[in-house]
Amino acid sequence: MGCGTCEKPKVNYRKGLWSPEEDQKLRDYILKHGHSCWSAVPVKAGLQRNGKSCRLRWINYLKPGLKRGIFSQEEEEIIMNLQAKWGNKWSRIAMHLPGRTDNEVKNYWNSYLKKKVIKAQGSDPHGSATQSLDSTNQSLVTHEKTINKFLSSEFLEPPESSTRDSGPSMVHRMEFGSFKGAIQQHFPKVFADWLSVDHVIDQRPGSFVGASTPWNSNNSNIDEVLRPGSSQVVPQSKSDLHSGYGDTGTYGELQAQSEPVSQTIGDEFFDLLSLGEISDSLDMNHDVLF
DNA sequence: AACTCGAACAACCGCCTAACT
DNA sequence: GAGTTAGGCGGTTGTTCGAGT
Repeated sequence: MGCGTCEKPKVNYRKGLWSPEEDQKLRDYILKHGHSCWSAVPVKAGLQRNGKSCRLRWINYLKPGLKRGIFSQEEEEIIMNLQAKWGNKWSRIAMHLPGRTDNEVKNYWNSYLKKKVIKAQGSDPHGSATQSLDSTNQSLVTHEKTINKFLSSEFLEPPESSTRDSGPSMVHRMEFGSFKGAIQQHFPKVFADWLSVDHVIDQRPGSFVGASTPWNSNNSNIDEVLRPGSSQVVPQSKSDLHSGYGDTGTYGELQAQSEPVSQTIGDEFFDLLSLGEISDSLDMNHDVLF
């Protein structure tokens, strides 16, 4: 795939965690120009990263529409079912989990679901992976703890004088994805460490912000595209948090709506399959975003 | 309080495939 | 057709953090 526009300077590429500045540069560049050639992106965006690294960062963390945080029960079931069916075809599996990336699915499997399945199979040698999907699984307790921790934390009711209290409460301003990301006890480390509260909390009401998608005012173009009359989805209860994202985030419902379902953009929730189609059409128009 | 251990996750690495020269 | 390169995918590693002792 030779790319005529690609330059190949022998640079000492930076490695390791991405800084907010790098994220910003990459995001700004791609939202503005797209990524016709990944190896050219870091050069043109002024980043000392290689193209692969940029691609990964964009796909896994910066791309609009990504869902972060706890996997719902249904998502777990999908992963386990499809893993049993297809093996470790993470990208393929991720296609059936709107807003999830292959990396995220893979990590989730390796750190949690695999053990769960093994454990279930161990206790029931004749049981299949899918039979292990009982709702009374031990490790969900961990997630529940996390949620409880968050629900009792200052996030919900920041002190009046808090510097983060410069607008509506966090809960009401965060979209479900970032909200769930937040309750997962950590903003992704990379942002938890680097972002000030102001980075996390967008000042604009109704903005789609959060640890994983720290939109800022520079993204007004895409923000506008993604959020026409954005309908906010705010978890109303613990069960909302745990079982999905309000009413919109479950595969079963997606299926029920006939697949692949095009999520309304305003809900900040995308079916990757649909995104692919969008992407294709954008590609054809040379307005690559994804 | 200090230490250890395991979980979680971001990111890198290596391989494969497809497109280009 | 062979060589080269970019993109994509899956495996693995490194780092951080919380829980337990």
